[in-house]
Amino acid sequence: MYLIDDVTKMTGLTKRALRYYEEIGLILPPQRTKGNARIYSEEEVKELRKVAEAKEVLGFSLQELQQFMSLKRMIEERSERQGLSVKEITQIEDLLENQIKMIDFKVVKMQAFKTELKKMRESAMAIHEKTKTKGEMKEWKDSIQITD
Amino acid sequence: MYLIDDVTKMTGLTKRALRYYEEIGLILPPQRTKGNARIYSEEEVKELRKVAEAKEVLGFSLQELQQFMSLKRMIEERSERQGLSVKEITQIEDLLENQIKMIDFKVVKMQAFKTELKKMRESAMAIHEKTKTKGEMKEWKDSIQITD
DNA sequence: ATTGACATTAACGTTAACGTTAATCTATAA
DNA sequence: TTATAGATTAACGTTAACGTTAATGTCAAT
Repeated sequence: MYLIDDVTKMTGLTKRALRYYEEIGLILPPQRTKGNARIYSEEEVKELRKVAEAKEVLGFSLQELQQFMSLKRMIEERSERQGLSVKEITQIEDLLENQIKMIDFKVVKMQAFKTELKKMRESAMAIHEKTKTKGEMKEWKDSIQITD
Repeated sequence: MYLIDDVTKMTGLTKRALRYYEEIGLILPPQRTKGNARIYSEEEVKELRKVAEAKEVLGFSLQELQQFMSLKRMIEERSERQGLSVKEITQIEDLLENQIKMIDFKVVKMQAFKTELKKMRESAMAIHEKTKTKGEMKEWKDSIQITD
């Protein structure tokens, strides 16, 4: 069990962000101490780490993540309650299917972008080569310290 | 040569966005007609498409993209002007190297996320199977139309 | 010469995702 | 018990990336 300050260190999220995520319903309200302080479980910290990663790395908005979370909870809370209709489950499957394809698409685009970057690097290296012989004077000038 | 309305259709960006990108220096100001209307070249449209893609798909901020663009222009405007020092070129190479690694990192994270999604889909499908036999009544109820 | 369909700039408005500050409460160590 | 170091809520502030509106200009066709 962790207090909010521990969780900031474990997730990289700020206190404000943690409270905000709770406020908008992205995460479920955690337990409280006698003195009304939030205590997060290991589970909740794990979930928060995933949320943070999906936001930073995958560039998902909190709205998009909310959809995933509620969807995840729907699946988790099933079993006993059996509160899901066939129609709902089919919708869930479709949504997941689409998201998986979107990720594949993004990955392809990323690879393309990487190729672009590599090309730019080649260009830069080519200039580097040309400058190495031709520009020794410049290289020398670069090494001078000028104190303003 | 295209007018701004054409470019919106070709890039998916709005007119406001195009003017905004110009305003903040993300793209170079295009030519104008006699009547002061912007005219974009094929080249500029291509660049804008890449910008739009990098933003949407890779989730780059306009600030980050500005760095790339100025960097790209530095490399492009080289050749004759030779205005780059060895130190600058080395910096460029390092920056590109880092960005390439960052993309690799993101791709790995995306694959992991995809795996998560697949697991969720499996869970959903499992429920689907169980419900198919058990929940015919529910399936039937789902198909009823209730007009409020 | 006027209409309509395009364009322009300038400026205020909006939304998301927090940051920051203020006022207050609580637990514990001295 | 008083101080210190944590927590809390409430509310206003901020930044990015545009949206929206208003006032105006231009050109081609009627």
